[in-house]
Amino acid sequence: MDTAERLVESTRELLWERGYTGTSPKAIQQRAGVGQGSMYHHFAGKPDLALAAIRRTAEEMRALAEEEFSAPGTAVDRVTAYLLRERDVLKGCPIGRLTQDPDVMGDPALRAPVDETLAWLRERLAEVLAEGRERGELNTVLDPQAVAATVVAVLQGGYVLARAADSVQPFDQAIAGVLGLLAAHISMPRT
Amino acid sequence: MDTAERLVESTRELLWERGYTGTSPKAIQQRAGVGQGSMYHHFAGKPDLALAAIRRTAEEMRALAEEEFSAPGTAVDRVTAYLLRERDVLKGCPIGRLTQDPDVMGDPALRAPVDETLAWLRERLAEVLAEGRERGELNTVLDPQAVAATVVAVLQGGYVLARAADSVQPFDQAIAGVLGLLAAHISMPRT
DNA sequence: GTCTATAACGGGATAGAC
DNA sequence: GTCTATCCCGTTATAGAC
Repeated sequence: MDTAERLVESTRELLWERGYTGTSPKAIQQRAGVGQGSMYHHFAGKPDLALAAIRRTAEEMRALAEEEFSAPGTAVDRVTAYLLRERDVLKGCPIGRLTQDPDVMGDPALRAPVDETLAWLRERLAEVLAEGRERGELNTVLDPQAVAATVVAVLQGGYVLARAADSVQPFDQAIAGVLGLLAAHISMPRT
Repeated sequence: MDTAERLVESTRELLWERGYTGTSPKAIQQRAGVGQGSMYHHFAGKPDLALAAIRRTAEEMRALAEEEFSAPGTAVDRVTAYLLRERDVLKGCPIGRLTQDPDVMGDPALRAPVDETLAWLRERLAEVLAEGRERGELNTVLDPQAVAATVVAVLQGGYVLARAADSVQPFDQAIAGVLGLLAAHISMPRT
């Protein structure tokens, strides 16, 4: 892994652990094992590095989610698989957490990938749910967009509860709860 | 409002807007219109002031929530009223956001009120839902604790989505979604 | 490309005068 | 109780040597 690469990876980790405001260029350099001058040779500064890091994290997140969304199975199966996927719950969502950082949300360039990733997630989930509804797998009274927002919110909020409790339990309960609520709306698909 | 009071209020605002790491003693003093020495006379330092601020915010949050939980009406009515209560959505939850601050979560004293408040919220909601289940208002297949966690998570996650989008729409959708999912589980209470 | 100064600035707090 | 001065350190770079 070359220097620029190591810098981006260190930045990704630190943004996840400590957020943008809590992450200093010095900390990035130390974790990457890269000198001061070297960092400023490859990147214009902290915002530039953060942008590269956030973009990569966003891309990775979409790719991982799309794996579940485009898998075989019914719509509900795929949404369920996405909800039950293994996650680093206590670390939270590396994209969602940036939402709390005023310096990120105040910079249009840094904000864009955060906004787009979460919007894409909701859209994509809504598509999957709409597909399930068309196929008769899902109660037609449900609004796919609303349920999609709920699903993403349960995950994001589940992270918050888990971090507060320093336990995965409330996260798991929140997931179990929404799956339980969803169950009554599932029907056998017309084959 | 006296000096100590103004300091606490300013701290509460800044913690909400910028988080713990993003809030400096100087910023607190300026917003409160209080001098350096004055602040250190009334409080031992930043953590001490933050503790007072967080405790007050936590107390306020519980009091507001309890208003809805102990109101008249069915269990589902009260949970619905809580979910639909007017909120400063784009500012997010002043307690939930602290969850993302490693300096807060790393300090047991600062962390405690965050943990306790969110735990209390889930417990209290679970009690209301359990009551509704006993009265036959709610499908018995639902686990009150799980649904309670889901409800709190939808709110916390809804804030995240709203802040990312800089719009209340995804928040409102997430709430609408969970209410829609809940609807199928409601039955007429045995009177 | 990477290194070591250097620097302007803010964070977080202490000291002592008033 | 409040004010000003002072302090040390970390942040976020820039400059120029190697």
